[in-house]
Amino acid sequence: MRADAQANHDRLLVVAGAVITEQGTEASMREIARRAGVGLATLQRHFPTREALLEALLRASFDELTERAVQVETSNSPGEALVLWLRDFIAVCTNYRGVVSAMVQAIEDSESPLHASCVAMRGSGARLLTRAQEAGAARTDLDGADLFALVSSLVWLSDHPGLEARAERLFDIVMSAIVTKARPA
Amino acid sequence: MRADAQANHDRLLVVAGAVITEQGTEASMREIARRAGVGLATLQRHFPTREALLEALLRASFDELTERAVQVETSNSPGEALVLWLRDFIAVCTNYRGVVSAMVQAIEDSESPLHASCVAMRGSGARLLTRAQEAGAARTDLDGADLFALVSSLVWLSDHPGLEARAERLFDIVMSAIVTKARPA
DNA sequence: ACCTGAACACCGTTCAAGT
DNA sequence: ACCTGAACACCGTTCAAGT
Repeated sequence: MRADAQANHDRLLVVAGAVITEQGTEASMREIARRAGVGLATLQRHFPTREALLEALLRASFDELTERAVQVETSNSPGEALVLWLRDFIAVCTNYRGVVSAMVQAIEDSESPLHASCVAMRGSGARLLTRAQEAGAARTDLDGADLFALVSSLVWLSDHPGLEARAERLFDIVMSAIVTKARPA
Repeated sequence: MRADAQANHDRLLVVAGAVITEQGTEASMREIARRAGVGLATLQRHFPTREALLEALLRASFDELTERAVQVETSNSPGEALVLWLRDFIAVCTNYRGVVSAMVQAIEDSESPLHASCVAMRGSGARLLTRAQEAGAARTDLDGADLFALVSSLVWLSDHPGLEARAERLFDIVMSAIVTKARPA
């Protein structure tokens, strides 16, 4: 990549992160380009769709979550590991408002740039759930896709101003119904 | 109201119901006006905002739900009544895709034309929940607003193509964790 | 009274023309 | 190679002008 193109790429990512932090994932692409001091068409060649831009913004966090799943699996009880990892997943998804809506859309659309990351997240959660179920630490009448959907729906709740605290408590309630022996002392 | 205005009003409601059934609550207002054969400005004087239009479309259903809450309370056990009514609430909300997003927004905005209806729905659910809790048929670590949020989040899930069936199963799982002695024989 | 069409300020997409 | 600005087809809002 040419040096000026690389500089544009980097600046666009920084600016996009700031704008999407303020306005959520439905922020205006024009606004992002404007604040980065480039034409809208330049933004769209670097990131052809909104989802491609989101994927670039979230890739590092998703990679960390994948590593984190291995960590908690090796150093925590099955029930604890599942809950700890889900909290980290939620923390990433609540970083930008609207992320989880994009993810739920993307997981059904194999052409989406976010698709692979979403499938990976669902997979990490499913692995931890299965481990907990095999240890008798989680109820067995739901699978990884169910859990991903359920937790995503609670993140959607917390995207609404004034509902963050309620969403957190509901997560605790739901987890207490799904996972047993999950709380560290 | 003048006769031609009344005719426009009625036709707009019928057309809006059809378009929103097809495209969800974010359907284009222009499209609704176009299909009704009136100017966009005419639609917007009859229904100044999207939420005002939604409120008109949903009012009858909400009124029925309010009556229904009384019915189930008088003729069912506390646990059964709560689950039955929630199923009816979900049925209304899944009639048009996007309704529950509008409702969750509206419940925080006392200026919204949908606000009163949303508060009423939350109130009906809360009353049935309290009754079940007092009968020992529901867990007591959540309140009516929690339940409204939780059920709304599951309806949001079912708004996504391919997740309806999963959302229904998750409702059963969540209800089994919250309500005891709820299932009719 | 009620309705209409046009003007306005936005949006994302596309593409010919520049450097 | 890369970028730009303009054109395009949308959106909801507003309002002067018609019937």
